Amino acid sequence: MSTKTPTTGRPKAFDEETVLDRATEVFWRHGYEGASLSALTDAMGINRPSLYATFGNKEQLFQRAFARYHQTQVATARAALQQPTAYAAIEAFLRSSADGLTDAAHPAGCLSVQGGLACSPENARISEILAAGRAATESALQNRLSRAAEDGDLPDGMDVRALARFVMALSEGHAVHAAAGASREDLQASVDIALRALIAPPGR
Amino acid sequence: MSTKTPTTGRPKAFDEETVLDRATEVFWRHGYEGASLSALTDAMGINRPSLYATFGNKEQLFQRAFARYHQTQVATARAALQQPTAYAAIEAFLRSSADGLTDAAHPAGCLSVQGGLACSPENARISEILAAGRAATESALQNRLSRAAEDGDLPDGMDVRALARFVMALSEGHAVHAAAGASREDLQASVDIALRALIAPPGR
DNA sequence: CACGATTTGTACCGATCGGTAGGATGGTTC
DNA sequence: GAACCATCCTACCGATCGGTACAAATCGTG
Repeated sequence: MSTKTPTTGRPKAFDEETVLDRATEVFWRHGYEGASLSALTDAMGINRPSLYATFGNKEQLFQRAFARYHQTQVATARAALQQPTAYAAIEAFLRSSADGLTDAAHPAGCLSVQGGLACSPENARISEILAAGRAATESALQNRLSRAAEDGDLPDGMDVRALARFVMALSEGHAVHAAAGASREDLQASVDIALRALIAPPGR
Repeated sequence: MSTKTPTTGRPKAFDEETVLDRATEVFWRHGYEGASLSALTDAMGINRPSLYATFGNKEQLFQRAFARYHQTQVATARAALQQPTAYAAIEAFLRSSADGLTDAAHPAGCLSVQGGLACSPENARISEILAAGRAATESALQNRLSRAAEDGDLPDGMDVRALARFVMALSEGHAVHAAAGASREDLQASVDIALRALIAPPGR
């Protein structure tokens, strides 16, 4: 991590965040283990020693990429939670997720899911990092819903923990579908179905 | 693929399906690329040339493993579609999925998802094979729901294609959660929420 | 028992993996 | 311009990847 820019010496020939975005795309498309250092350096436009001097190693590069992914992609979905009602928050969360998962400006799907759900034993930390990121989003969602429950903004007896998990699971399932080529309209139609769960009468 | 057992020569010292199940577990736990041949042969209890003589190569071994996974695991979820009503079919599908995803007899999660959502370019076929398997399940689900729609067994105006995608997406999202350690009860509580979508009145 | 057929184990193949040493390069400062 | 210094690039490291050659071992059959 280069925290301070030196005043002397040869300056870097690349912008750190630019090449980090390129690396993020490679991880996003091919997963952690599927992204070889050669593929990474090719996409980033820098050579191997520059990568190591700037980012440390492959795992640290991935952590930087994942952090940036959170700041840019996941943050927009989380911003949806600021909607005034629980219904609007969930709808905005799911709809902006579906949009992001199928945005042509990025690879399809979600780095948090396809980055490395399953890894070789020596890369088990990658799966944990991704799972922690997803758990953080689910936690934010659950907090928002708890507040809604206190305000009487949810159907009576609704289990907010289960609801948060349901919304996250659906969003992650949509990521799986998006990675396989599902269209934005397909995902939004699935969201339409999910939202029915919020206005159903309780009980069977 | 050894289609016929030879009448002469040294007999195999292992049962083909037994070692295939062991291989399936390794793929299931670590994904296609995360499962090294050494890890596979260790778990299978056979050595490398035996693996190649019996299964061809790593990709063909995976295809066999995935086919067997479908026959055993996915088939039980698909059997749920035989329930008499659409509601019962969906509930049984989601509940048996949730049970299977958290069955302690197997690795947590779903081979169709963690086998290789994202791969290196030379293994892109693996992702396609997995996606095709998931699509086949979704197609079966959609067929069942179309039949239900004709029978008036679904809320009026329900989009069966979207509903099938919704159910599949939720199930795959549950697979992501299960892989990260979610409990069976957590997944079933999420199913409870999802089922509300089937009894909600139409419109907003 | 000897033969042919098949599987087994060891030991190896080239290619690629993530990671690095060390000299050439280009910029800043005095 | 000269000293300094961080970055860039080529070329390489040991380890592991998926895959295989070859010979010893083990069976059914004559």
